[in-house]
Amino acid sequence: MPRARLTPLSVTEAGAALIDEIGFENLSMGLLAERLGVKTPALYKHITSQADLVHRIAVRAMAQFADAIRDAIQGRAGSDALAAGAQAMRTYVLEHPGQYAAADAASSRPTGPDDPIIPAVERVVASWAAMLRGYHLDSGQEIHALRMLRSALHGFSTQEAAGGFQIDASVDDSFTWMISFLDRGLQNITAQTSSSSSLAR
Amino acid sequence: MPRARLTPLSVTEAGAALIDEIGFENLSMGLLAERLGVKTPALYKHITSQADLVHRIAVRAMAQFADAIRDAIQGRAGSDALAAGAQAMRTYVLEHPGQYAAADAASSRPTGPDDPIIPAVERVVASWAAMLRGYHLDSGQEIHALRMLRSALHGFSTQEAAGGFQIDASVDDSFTWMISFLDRGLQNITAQTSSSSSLAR
DNA sequence: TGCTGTAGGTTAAAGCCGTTAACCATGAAG
DNA sequence: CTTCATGGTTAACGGCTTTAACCTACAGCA
Repeated sequence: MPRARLTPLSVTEAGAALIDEIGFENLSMGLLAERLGVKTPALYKHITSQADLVHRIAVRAMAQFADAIRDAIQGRAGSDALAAGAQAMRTYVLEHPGQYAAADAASSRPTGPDDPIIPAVERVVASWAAMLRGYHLDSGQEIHALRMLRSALHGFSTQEAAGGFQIDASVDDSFTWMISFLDRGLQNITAQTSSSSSLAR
Repeated sequence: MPRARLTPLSVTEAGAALIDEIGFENLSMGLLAERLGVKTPALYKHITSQADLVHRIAVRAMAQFADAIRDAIQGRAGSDALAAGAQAMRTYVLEHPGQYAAADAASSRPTGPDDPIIPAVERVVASWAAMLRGYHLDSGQEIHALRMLRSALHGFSTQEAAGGFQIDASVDDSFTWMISFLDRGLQNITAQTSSSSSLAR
């Protein structure tokens, strides 16, 4: 009987593919084992537990998510960077709902100070921060704008992925409308601040 | 041995309290039974399954959530209504994270066309729509604004409840900043539309 | 080439779920 | 006082994660 030649990585990758297909909460060791042509206990030669598996999926997902956003923002600035980054996030969540759910859950409860998800999350935040720098907000408002952006994009993407937008109006239109709304607002902050500071001189 | 005098309602209420304490995904029949001073199978005399229990919790939660938002918006208009409604939502999610998660999950997948969660969701949407009417958006933009609002508030509240805002900047400040950002943006849309329409005359 | 040790599979089994069946006690109605 | 349905109980089943015990493929070395 030939061997399956599994590795921690191949198990994680298969798990990632599976979790997107069947949903975060439906992932089971039995299904994954079956998918890999192996009996359930074989998985424990490569991962220590289901929690470990989900965490590995989450770390890998957050890293790829960070890459996607960095790549989208790369070479763009201002409104273009916002639109591209936002669209990249939305696309990632829609294409990888299970992985995103895993990454999201893991990111708020790291396993420790050396959890590899932490640098991955920081890369995401750094990309958003770099994008926001194009709007020249003053330092006190940066954090607020960042949190608003994450909230709006996370909220929109997850609700869309969950089928939460049921009225028959184009979800694409709503998304681009939201992005341009946020863009206009961010530009106005800049305008107000710079005009009021020039008045103060 | 005296009886526990359970009812579907009392079981649902105890489940609602428990789900907020231990989290949506950690709810178990055994824990709930223990909390009620009863053996697990006794619960099945009042509810048909765990899925049924969660659904009852979700329906009740969505109804209370709808009440909270209606009451907050009641008697206010424009920016005041937005701020009050948004704060009511945030408070509800923070105080009832498990119930909100249940309600959110159930709302996107109703059990059928007569699922009682549907009117409850509609009441929430109606409240937001009534609030937005104060900004006099034209009908095409209403849906987009509504979706944006739900996204931003849902995203912010759930991330805060999950402990997702870890940088030490006041989350309260970020929330009020976001609300006033949204308020300003909504007012500007009105201003632009009415000025351009008056120009068109 | 043949031997051997270990990595990577297997089967068996324990423990915790949700759920159902069979049974029994409470306490309200006649 | 008797009855009997309601609302509890214990027992048991199947599915899940996980561990233990076992076995076999196959890489490295004589």
